[in-house]
Amino acid sequence: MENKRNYHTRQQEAVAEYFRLNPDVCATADDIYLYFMREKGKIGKATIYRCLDRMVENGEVKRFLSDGGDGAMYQLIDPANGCDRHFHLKCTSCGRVIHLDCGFMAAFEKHIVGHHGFRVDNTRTIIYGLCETCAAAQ
Amino acid sequence: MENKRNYHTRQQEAVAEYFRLNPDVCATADDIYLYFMREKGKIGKATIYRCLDRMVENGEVKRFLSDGGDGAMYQLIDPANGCDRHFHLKCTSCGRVIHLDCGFMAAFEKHIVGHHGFRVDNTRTIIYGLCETCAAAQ
DNA sequence: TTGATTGCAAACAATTTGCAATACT
DNA sequence: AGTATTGCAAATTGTTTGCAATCAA
Repeated sequence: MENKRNYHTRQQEAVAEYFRLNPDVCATADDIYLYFMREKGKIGKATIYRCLDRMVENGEVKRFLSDGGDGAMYQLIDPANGCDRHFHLKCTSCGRVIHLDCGFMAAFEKHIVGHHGFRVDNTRTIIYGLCETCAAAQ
Repeated sequence: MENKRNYHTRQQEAVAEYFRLNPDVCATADDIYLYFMREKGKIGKATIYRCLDRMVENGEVKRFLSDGGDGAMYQLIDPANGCDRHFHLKCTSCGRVIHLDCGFMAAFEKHIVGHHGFRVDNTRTIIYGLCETCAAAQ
């Protein structure tokens, strides 16, 4: 079924590169646009959006919406790093993302599915709060 | 300080009423707009947004961004119901929200702050996944 | 009367879309 | 050659803002 060939382009490669270089960062389409303009030359914004759509569809990148309302954020789903399995904590103050790979989480998910019949999707879920540093700074 | 009087209007009352009638629903500004038009007559959209802003500011309502990108969602923070304390699970298929008031969650938060130094903010956090019904239907 | 709130229309910002030009294989 | 991808500009969509009219106190 669905057999659409996949052409390899300069633009796509650059977007992939951006994520490779910034595996922990939540980037906006604009961040990537600016990266391209700075390092690689000109690009159309629509192209960025289309690349990102493709990557989200392929499960390479996760798309979510920031609290701020400044638009969507994209982040690499690094399977080598277990990003498809673990939770992400995001600090609402400094924006840092913590990858939560921890046995307790498995218990957490098991509890939720067992007691509440709810199957957590951790590729979509982001837990907001304050990281240690920012909490201390307050 | 800050002593801005608060006038009571037909429009504000209707928005509050909407939330009172739908304490569990995540509504868009447009949902509320349509509710008003249907039940109460005409209203400007800007007014809806301004009412909602006010309520968010007062901590009566929570604002968050849906996955779909269809815009912001608003939901009553019902203190009588502990919505300021417990987690919310949202089904990505049917949109239903489950209020998770459960001892395990306290343990969860304690674990995260203890082992990962992260202070969870459950007024902002929404856990996505599939509810029992939708999971069964697949 | 005083100041907050409304409604409209215009302004905005992020994203999407149509389509002809271009690049990949 | 044949088709996916790009770039531009125009169109959409959700939200915000300026301002005069209106309404609550």
